[in-house]
Amino acid sequence: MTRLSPTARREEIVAAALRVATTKGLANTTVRDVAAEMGTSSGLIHHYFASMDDVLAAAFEEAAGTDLAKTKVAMLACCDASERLSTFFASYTRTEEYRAFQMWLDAWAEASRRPALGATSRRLNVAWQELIAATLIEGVNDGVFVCDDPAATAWRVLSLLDGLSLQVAAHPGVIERAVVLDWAMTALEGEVGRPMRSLPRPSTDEGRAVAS
Amino acid sequence: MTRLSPTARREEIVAAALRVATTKGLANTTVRDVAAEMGTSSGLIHHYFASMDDVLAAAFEEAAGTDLAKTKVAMLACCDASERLSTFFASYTRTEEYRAFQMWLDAWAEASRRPALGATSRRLNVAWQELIAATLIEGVNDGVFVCDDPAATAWRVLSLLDGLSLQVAAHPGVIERAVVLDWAMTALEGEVGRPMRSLPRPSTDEGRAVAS
DNA sequence: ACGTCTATTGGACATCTGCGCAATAAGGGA
DNA sequence: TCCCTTATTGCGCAGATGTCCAATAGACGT
Repeated sequence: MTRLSPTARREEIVAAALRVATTKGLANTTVRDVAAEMGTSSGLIHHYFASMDDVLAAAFEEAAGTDLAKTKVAMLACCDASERLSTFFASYTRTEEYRAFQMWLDAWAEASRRPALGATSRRLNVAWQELIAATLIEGVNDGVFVCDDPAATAWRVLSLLDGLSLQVAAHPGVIERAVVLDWAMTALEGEVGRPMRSLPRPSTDEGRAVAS
Repeated sequence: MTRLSPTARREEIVAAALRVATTKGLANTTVRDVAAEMGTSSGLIHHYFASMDDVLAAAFEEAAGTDLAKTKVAMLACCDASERLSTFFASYTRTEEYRAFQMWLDAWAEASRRPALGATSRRLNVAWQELIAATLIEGVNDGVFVCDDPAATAWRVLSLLDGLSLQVAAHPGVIERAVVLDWAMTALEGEVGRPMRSLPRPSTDEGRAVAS
């Protein structure tokens, strides 16, 4: 293979690992899979990463971190906290997200067995919660939300979304994908003292726009 | 090893697999682990189970099914729907549950890779949801709850509990174990039209009583 | 043109995995 | 007591896995 600069090669390894993990799941991604995906030798991966744990952690960081950044950008385009949260829900319940959600399932399950992946999973999960909490506080300051404990509400909202998405990803057909967004927003309305169905329900297409 | 009857040996295999899975996690439990735990040969396991997938599914069924049965018994001892739900929450957030929760994480992650385990996980998850839904309907009929869609509320309550418990199990310290019960009950109060903190908060000891 | 640095190779190594199978032995019925 | 069923053994097989390492080759400065 053509000799690349360390930074370029590192990025390529992470990208390849992510591509494999998206298909086979994080837990099933092996050194040889990643090497084959790049068309290089397997020894090369260990020249850049001390262990497979580190590779998976970097790949997961790339996936979940990029999603988080995209969601933040989409939320910034909104004019108030209500719309921002609607946009958040929309991007979280996108069709492609459910395909990528297997990665979160693997990360949570492997967290106790792979230290680096566990640390990354923890950090990103907290980052998602903080994004919700910040938006809730903003809404309270603007007078559109009523919320005693934004941090707690943020954890509840995120955990509800995770719990529902988990069913969609792990047990297809048990919960219809389409209702997750509606159910989660209904719960949020109860949390922030808004009447039922008062928050704008984004269409699926709005969600797709975030993905590109 | 002493020759056992097929049913007795089958049960022993499941029990041994469960013991190993509790320690190492479902995803990390191997044929040889189970054989070593019983003090027998590995070939014996395949004499009773066609594949490791079936062993893990049976072990998981034993674990989650027993928990479900115990919880049902504890709920039956209560005199109304409010107390029943409080008892449900208490048994779900017991200290030992968090140790056993790794098994659910593994089951969800492995569901797409191991058909038998996936089917079992799905069936038990639905059973837990139905237990909540039935109690909600009972509460509505008794006039203590207001709930438009008990099935949807049940999925929300269960998913919230799963999402929060997941954080406790996968990312220790991110959420304090003690607040999960309180947060989940607060959310439930919003769902069923009860004023905040009106549902009885069970003590941790009540939860422990369910375990024995 | 030469030498040095290091990206890259390709395979060795030890270990683990699920599964299958021929041989063994235990136990119950006749 | 003998025999037949079958529970149990113990190892083999084929493949996978993470990690390591000596050898190779490509790029860059002098």
